[in-house]
Amino acid sequence: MARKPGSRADITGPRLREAALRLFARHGYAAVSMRQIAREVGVQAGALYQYIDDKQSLLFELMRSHMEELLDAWAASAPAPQAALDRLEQFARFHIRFHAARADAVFVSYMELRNLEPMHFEAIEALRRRYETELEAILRDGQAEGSMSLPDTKLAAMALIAMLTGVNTWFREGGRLSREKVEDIYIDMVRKAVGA
Amino acid sequence: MARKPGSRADITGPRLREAALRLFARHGYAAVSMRQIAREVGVQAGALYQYIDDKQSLLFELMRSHMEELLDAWAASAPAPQAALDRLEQFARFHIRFHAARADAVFVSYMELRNLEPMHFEAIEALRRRYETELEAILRDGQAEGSMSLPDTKLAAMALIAMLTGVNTWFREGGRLSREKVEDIYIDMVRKAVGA
DNA sequence: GTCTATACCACGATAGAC
DNA sequence: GTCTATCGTGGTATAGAC
Repeated sequence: MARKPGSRADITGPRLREAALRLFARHGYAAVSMRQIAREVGVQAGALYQYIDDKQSLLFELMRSHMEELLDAWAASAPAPQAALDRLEQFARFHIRFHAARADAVFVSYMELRNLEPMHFEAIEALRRRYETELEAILRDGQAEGSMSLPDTKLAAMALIAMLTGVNTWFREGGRLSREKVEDIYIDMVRKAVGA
Repeated sequence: MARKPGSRADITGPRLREAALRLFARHGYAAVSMRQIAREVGVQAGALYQYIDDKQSLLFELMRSHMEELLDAWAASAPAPQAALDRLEQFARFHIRFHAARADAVFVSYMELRNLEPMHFEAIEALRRRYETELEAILRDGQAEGSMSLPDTKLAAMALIAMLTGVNTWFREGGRLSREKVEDIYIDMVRKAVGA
């Protein structure tokens, strides 16, 4: 198992991103060194700078692509026009499912906000707000339809997202409950919480 | 404004803890250096080691004391035996209030879990579970009384705590809504979510 | 494209003077 | 109790050979 010289740009790039995401999630951005990442990838630290400008840009790119995948995925599963309560259920299922499948990216995108430079922070925040607005629109429609009863749609949107995202702190595939069952339980609480 | 030599053990200790908590919350444990903390306290880095064994113990002590204050404060506001729904409301108000008043400690105690050594991590986790169990007991009683209708009390406890703790990510004293108003809105959603 | 080697700096922690 | 000085380590990032 000697070292492997030569060109492998096509695989080193993705591997760098995967390793960085996993290590950042596990130990935190500030606690992970470029040398550690390089070791996981199987190259020397210096070689990483062929793929990134610096450590900060690496973090930002990981978070930005996560948020954009989230928005794209939600847009792709976009509900046909239908009752707000059905759209709410769709949103909740989508949220739990998408987030459960990317625990590392979710964790990093939430925990490392404070390690972003101001401009990068603003860019990520804008994407996060766009997602929040998607849920808020559903709640506002439900309110208008009369199918929901909410004291404050903005707070409700934040409260529900916090609740749904919380699943990630404890859910593990293969535990006491299947993901579908967890979804069912949360949807029951979500529907009740909005006064359905 | 020259430097101030001499003995000030009584104030340096608390100041160290305050500065560390604020800096850890703002930048993260791994990103904050002992020198930075010392600068805030107004002493040299070496002087800090009169008060702590090492950086890791400092983090652990901050988290441990936060969790114990949380449990003590809840025990002190312990409800007289009463209807589960009233106890739930009391818990929710207590939770929002206590957490809003200590945003830094809450943030650190949640975000820096991964930077604890295994034994320290286990100790903090045990305290966190004790708190969770307090809410779970209320929900179980509500279920038994018939005043609540929950598919899974354990999940419900985690979901509600995630929702309530989420207030901290956006709530700022002096914003659009007073803390009391926020409490009212959340309690409305909490009561509905448990099927009251 | 990746390597080795290294510049340069900051880290946590300690020793010993005051 | 705090200071200055320092040890040993490891950080990010770059230079230049292959």
